[in-house]
Amino acid sequence: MNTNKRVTIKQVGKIAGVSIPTVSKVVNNRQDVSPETRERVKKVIKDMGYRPSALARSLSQQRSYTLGVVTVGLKYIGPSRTLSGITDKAREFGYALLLEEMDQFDTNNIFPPLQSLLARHVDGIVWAVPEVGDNCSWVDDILNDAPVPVVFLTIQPRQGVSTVSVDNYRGGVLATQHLLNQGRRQIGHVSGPLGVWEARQRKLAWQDTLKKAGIEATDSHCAEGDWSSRSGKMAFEKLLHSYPEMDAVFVANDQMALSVLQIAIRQKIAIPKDLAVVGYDNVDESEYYWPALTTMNLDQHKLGCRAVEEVVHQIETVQHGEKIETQNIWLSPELVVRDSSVG
Amino acid sequence: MNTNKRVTIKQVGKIAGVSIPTVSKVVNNRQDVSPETRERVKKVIKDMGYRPSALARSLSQQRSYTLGVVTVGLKYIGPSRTLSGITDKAREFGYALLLEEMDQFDTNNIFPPLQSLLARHVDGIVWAVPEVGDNCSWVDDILNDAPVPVVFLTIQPRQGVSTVSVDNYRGGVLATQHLLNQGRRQIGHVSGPLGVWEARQRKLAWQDTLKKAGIEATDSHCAEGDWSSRSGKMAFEKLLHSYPEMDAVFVANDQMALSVLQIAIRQKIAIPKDLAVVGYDNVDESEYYWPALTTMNLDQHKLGCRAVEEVVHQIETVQHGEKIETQNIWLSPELVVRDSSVG
DNA sequence: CTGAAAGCGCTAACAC
DNA sequence: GTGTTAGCGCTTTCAG
Repeated sequence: MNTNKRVTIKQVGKIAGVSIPTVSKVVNNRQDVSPETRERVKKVIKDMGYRPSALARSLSQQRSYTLGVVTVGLKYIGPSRTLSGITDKAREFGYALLLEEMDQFDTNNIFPPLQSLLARHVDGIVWAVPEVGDNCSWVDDILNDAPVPVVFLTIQPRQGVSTVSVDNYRGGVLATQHLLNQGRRQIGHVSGPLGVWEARQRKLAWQDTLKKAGIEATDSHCAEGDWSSRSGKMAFEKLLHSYPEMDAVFVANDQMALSVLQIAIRQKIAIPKDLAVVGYDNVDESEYYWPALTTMNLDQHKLGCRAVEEVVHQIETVQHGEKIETQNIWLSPELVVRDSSVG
Repeated sequence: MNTNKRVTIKQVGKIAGVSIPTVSKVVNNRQDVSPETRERVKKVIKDMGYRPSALARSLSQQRSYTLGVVTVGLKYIGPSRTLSGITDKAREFGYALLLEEMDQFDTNNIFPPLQSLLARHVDGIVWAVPEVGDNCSWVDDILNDAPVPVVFLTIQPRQGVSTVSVDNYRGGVLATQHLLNQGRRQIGHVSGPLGVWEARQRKLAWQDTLKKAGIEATDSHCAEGDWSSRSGKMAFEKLLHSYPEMDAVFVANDQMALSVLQIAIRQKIAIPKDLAVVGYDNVDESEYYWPALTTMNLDQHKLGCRAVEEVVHQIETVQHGEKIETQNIWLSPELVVRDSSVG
């Protein structure tokens, strides 16, 4: 491949002795070109190392084959796995990706990334910023007149907006029910930051499931963390005080569950005998914690894939002049049983 | 903000009663516009919700203020942290980011991503694919006539190419020396995949440091993993057999070290008494392993930052018509001492 | 200060 | 089949 200075379609035409549109036809595999001309032009293209300018094409076609992605927290593994799914599917569909990372989770400062993407004529946007606080309050207002399709990841479903989310409530039910099934009755909870919708869903599921089983889930049975191992440590220590009779704990993510395991070893709390533990997320390492952690597996990669599928579908729909129908897509988490909760 | 259909500069000019270039001048804060005209145009711009097309501007200016990023393995935390640094710095410099993820580490299939980026007129490229096998054999050939500056992350330094890497050799020395300082003499090593340059550097440092201390480092004192906890488990079990007198082990990353800790608990090997353990990478969780893991801290975020700084600097240099000077930048890892190696 | 004209690299519509 | 013309939205001379 010639990676050198840009060769233009004009230059190719000149050398090949044809007009610009003819070169364009060859490049785009149109049929209305004679075989001889086609071959001649192809040869010149190759010899000169001509690479079509996607930029010029985008401008002229009013279509860029580029998707915008707005994400946040790439230093955490969850968002990265989702992004990985997005890149995979985008590549499969032949779309390029413009990436914008927000500098914090809980912000309504959406204009800079949005402007940047729209200015570059993205055909659609995947908004992969989880709902935290009121950082989605703008969604309804703006969406009505967004110039391109937008699909939201991990936000509370809304009318008239397409979303893709993991069913955290269901995951919370499965986790809590699993502990009940093990004969546990004093089930505590270390929650994620309750400003986060996903964290609230997990906690709510824990409460509801216990209630349904005739067990009370009071505030003293729950402590709030911020997803980090550090916060998990503090939250669990607090919980040990406020709920000493606890015989099981549902921890809202694996990082925090890791701290629970560490404290348990240190304080000679036998797991799972004295305390059964269930985490959430199934990070790669959780199988190698001690003891191996029971957890909820989420397919975050797939989350990204589905979002791209959905937004590309909407783009196609609009291209065909049809009206897009929004939908709320749910992915189901599944329980992975390991040593920390059974036996 | 009006996110609705695109308003063009032409329409703005018409409504404001001025020509297109005048609007352009206002948008770009040029001085040669009368205050009255400026205000009038500004008002129209605001009222109509005009957003300049970065695409058209890129075409016309032959400059896109967009950087290309080629990455791989986003589902792992390392590459994601680096990407996070890249997005941070790019935002700071006002560059957008086109993201391409390779589908595997060890491949020379560089054309698709490269073509895609160049077709979209990126001003520069950050190549964040670590050197594995001969996946960089093309570097010298292509770089000579690359149309835009390219900076490579985590590859073996080369003449005439700009690189930014962590000094893994130095990290390996620090880790091994630390174990020697603890009075250990039988120091084993669980390496990363030896096709990977970084893994080789860490292993080489271990060998050299032991040799310098008058200690032999034979093949039976080392086992190879692939970075995953799973592989770490197998490698360490093998090592326990081939090197039973081992009293310390330097593990090439934290994920694999986690497995070592798990096996140790299971087999009642006291850490650090019977076996001192040092990991590498300082993932967020390693502080909460049991026991807390001594490890090498790398600033992967900074790695990304430095790469963007470098490529932007090169872009500016070229803009000014000057010749770019390549350089090889090294970041130093640092030892983080925790319970797994002392006491 | 302002606007006419040319150009960035390409595609689309339509004569020939 | 092929080339001419117009246009995508903007910037950049440069004359007035």
